[in-house]
Amino acid sequence: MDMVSFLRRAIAGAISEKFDRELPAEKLQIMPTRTDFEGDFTLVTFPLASALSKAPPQIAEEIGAFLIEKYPEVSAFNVVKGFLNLSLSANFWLRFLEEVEQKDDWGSNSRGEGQKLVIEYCSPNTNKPLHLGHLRNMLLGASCALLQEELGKKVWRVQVINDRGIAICKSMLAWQLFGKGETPENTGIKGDHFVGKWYVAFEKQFMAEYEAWQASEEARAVFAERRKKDQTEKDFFKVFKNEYFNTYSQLGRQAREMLLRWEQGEPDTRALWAQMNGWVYAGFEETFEKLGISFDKNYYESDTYLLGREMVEKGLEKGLFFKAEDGSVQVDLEDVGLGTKVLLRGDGTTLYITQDLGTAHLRYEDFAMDEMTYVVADEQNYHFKVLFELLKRLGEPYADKLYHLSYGMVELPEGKMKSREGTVVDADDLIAEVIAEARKNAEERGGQDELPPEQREEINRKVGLAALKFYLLKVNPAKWMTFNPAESVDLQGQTGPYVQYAYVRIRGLERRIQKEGISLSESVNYEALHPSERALLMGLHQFPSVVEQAALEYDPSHLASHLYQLAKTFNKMWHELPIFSAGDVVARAFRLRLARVVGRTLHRGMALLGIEMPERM
RNA sequence: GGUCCCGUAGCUCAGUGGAUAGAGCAACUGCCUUCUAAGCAGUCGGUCGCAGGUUCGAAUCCUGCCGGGAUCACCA
Repeated sequence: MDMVSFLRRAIAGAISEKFDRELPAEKLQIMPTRTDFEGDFTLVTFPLASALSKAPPQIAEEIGAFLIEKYPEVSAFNVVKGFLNLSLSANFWLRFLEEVEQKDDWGSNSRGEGQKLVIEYCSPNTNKPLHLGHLRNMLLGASCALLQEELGKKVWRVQVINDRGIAICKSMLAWQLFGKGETPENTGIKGDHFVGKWYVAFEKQFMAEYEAWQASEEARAVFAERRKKDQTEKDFFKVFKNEYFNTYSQLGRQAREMLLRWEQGEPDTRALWAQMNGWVYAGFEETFEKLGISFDKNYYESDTYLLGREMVEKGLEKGLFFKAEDGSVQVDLEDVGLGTKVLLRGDGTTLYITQDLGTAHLRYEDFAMDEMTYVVADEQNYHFKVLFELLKRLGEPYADKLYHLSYGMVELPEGKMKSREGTVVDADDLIAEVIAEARKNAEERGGQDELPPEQREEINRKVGLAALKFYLLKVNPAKWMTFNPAESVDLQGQTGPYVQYAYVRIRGLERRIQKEGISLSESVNYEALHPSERALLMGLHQFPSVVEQAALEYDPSHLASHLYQLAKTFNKMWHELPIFSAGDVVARAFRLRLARVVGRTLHRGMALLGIEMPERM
């Protein structure tokens, strides 16, 4: 039962009856009453003033009087300026509670029924381990996927893996040159970290080579000839690095040759590539599992870039694109303000955008989806505008339902993460750290001593991960956020563990209900609704629309705020009112039933954020 | 320079047309012989970047300006 639509109909009826005006019910402005006023819902009557040609307070008075007379569901009203505050009867709320109790899918709806969605999140490179940025990406993607399912959609989770190119060749080369037969197995290093280590080793070796070169005659000559006015030697060589890699560097030459051999399909190179990427995937998989993240299918750039080329060639035949003098294929997007974009190089090789075209089409062949969402950082906004425009022009069937969930970067209190300065926060380290913090806290608090160690560790895992996930999800995705390590492991205040704690209290009540065999049927006539009970019912009532809003806006932060709010309201009631020890059996039964539904809602809501709930903590 | 995003308490963030702008953290003060104190209650803290405009009503919408960022590669 939706209280708001009930009130809309009732108020539209009142207006028709008392003012002889027909106003569409959905146009009425109804909102939850501010907590510092008496009432459950508020009608704003200012917008009605001109249509009804009366002063707002008077309109409010008349509607209020009408409602209270005609509807037993409305128990009281008061008017403050043009605001009509309405209280609903305890009986009405009780019926609402019963309804929620009977629905085990409270919060879901069916407005997306029949729709098929592919959602891409987490697009790692294979030369580096996952970091904090990937965490925000994955958690957002995973939560949004669940929220879309809550709308009744069929959802497939996919990722795209950038598994080829010069970067992975650097790791391969460094391992070949200096690896001395080391493997993840014989060193005990996690696969993705292992490969990342060789990438770093390459960069280090390359920098050493570069610095040595800078002292050479050749370098001096280049500097003398190419320096800009007033440019110091240091500045010059900083900018010159890429060119050095491509023209003078020994290591650079070897890496490029390796890339060439890869493209030609040379068996040894391909085997080495497959082996190193295999190590990386095993490492990634471990991290995904720790986070409770999974994918229905992985797409590899190495599989899709050729299909992308075919699509561009087809577009060229159809006259959508044009061939430039140098043989490259380009597209003119000036008319939509996106400039001119190169789609294939003169030598026929593909670009970033080309492979994304292929990947998109391949997904359609796999799933025949009618929508696709990409969860990718906001530095790629332009890329996705171009991609979506191209898919539209190519006539892809899902092209009018493409969405880029563009999320902001995660920064540290000291500023941006920089791999060169070693300030990148590693995903695995962070996960371990939050769990360790939860463990430390649990030990300080005591109270877990009677539990077996594995159970304790399971709780600490859930609490630690809840802290991390909630911390990253409570912020609006569009915003750049500051990641404060100390705050992220915090277990108090506006955090995941706070919500878990409210839930754990409720589970404690539940265990007592079972143990003592309490009957909860006495509450059918509970009349004396306490304000904090009312507030909890309000929170429950809003839950489905919050879930819907979070899903439609691709913004789990709405849900996170609401769950925090609900837990807070419960904790307040916990302190204000005796629940189990309530003297009155009717009150006790009612509060227990209410608590039970709140617990279920917290559990379900946190699950939509990808957060697990412990039974005790 | 073009395009887009951001600017709310010391810090991290909610609030995007409705009432006196809210939380958490930090600082300070109370509350555990009673259902888990990872909790509750309270104090302190604001020219919602600035200036105009629209509106019965603006942190929220519009215009201009200021400050910060992203992007505008035949890199990914």
